[in-house]
Amino acid sequence: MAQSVKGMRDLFGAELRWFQHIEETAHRVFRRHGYGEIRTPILEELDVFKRSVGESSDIVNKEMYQFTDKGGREVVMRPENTAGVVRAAIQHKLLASNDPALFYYIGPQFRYERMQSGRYRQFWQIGAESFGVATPESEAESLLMLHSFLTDLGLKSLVFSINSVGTPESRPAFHAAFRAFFADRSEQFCEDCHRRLQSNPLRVLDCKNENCQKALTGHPVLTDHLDEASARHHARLKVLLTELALPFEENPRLVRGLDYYTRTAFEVLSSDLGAQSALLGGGRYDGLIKQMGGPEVPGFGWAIGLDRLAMVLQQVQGEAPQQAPAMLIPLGERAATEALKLARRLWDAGAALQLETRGGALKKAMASANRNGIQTVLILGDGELDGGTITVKHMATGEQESWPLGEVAARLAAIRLGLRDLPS
RNA sequence: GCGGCUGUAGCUCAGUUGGUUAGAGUACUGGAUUGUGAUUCCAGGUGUCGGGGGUUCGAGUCCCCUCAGCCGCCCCA
Repeated sequence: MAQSVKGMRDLFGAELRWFQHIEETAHRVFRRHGYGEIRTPILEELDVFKRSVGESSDIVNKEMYQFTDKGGREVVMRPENTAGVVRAAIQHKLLASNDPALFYYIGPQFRYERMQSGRYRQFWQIGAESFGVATPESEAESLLMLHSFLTDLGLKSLVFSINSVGTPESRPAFHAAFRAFFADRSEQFCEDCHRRLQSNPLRVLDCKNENCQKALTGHPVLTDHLDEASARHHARLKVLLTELALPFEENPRLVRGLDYYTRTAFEVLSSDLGAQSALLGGGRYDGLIKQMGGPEVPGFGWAIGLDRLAMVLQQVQGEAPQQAPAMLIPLGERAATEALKLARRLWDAGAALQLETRGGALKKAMASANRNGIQTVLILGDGELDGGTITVKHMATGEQESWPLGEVAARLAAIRLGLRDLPS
């Protein structure tokens, strides 16, 4: 039997309903903040990621689906979406004016890596990018939008974990201080950290090894080595988050995996997740756009993994919210004809309705309705047709009533709004 | 890429030191009730035991390979 490729999966049923609910919430919240959706291609030239994500990162080195197409182009299935959005913004001159350019995206990403629960080789991300504004205020705005998004989805006790990783100019000072600190107690650090010290010193800070975390006690702090402007920026952001009552904590060991971050880096923690597991991350990337051949324009953004988010929501909240349809069951050929006509009127009126077209015994149709969680069943037989009514059964209580055919649409709508006790 | 664990019915799982004809619950199908669902009663498929090879008189069980999933590492969402 053929099966899906390793790390790739089919989405359907209860899990897909969570995806849809999350996506609908994202569209609603982001649009009201003035962000416009952007959809970029899955395939990009290799260079797009080499110049953005960074050649030193594992993503570029060993996790990309990369191949040569029939025209001899070196192409990559995008491992993340920020680089593609930046490329598109530059290509279409969307950064030409002085106005900020605000984008969000929803789409599949690809990384060839080892699987684990909630981690797939094709995974989905939702992200938002803000180009052209360097202020802490723009960061506060983006975080506020993110907070609305997660709160609307019902996530509890959100905390922003923030840090500043400085600028390419200020970072060497920190690196020097950190290397000196590391050298004093190098034997206490794990093998990986010794390697990291060479390739990406910041990553030593968030090593998961307990001994390393102990050895880091009293380490030089990034925010102590910031240039003056970055320090003011960081302080201002904290003031804004406090004013907005967005819960945050400073985490001097928070760093991000991708090379392009500057100044603000953050993650979001939720009590709905395990202890230290971050729900999403992001930050500022002021040099990226120029580095990719665009104008010197600052940027700020974040991305969240849909697969993991849907998994958390399903665990915490169970079934995704959805409008349960009613079911219309006709009995006999004459009723079957009339049921199609009635269903058409109800659909046109906006009702969520499932029509039983199999024509079997009522008993079977009722069992089917029950299996599928139908709350309201409409039964249409010869008796009802002759009387100009329809029989309505409420599955939860078992109670049954008779509605005039002309009022079905209005009464179904009333049920959906929770107005059960209409005058009859 | 490295280390460990798992794979039996649609689902959750039993299956003894290798033993003959593969099990339970649930779900599903038909009937008791031809215009009334979840409960009850009766009757029934439940299956290439993940796939391939090997050892053996005999393999769901032991060995090798492979595929898939899970857990850790690397990394990250």
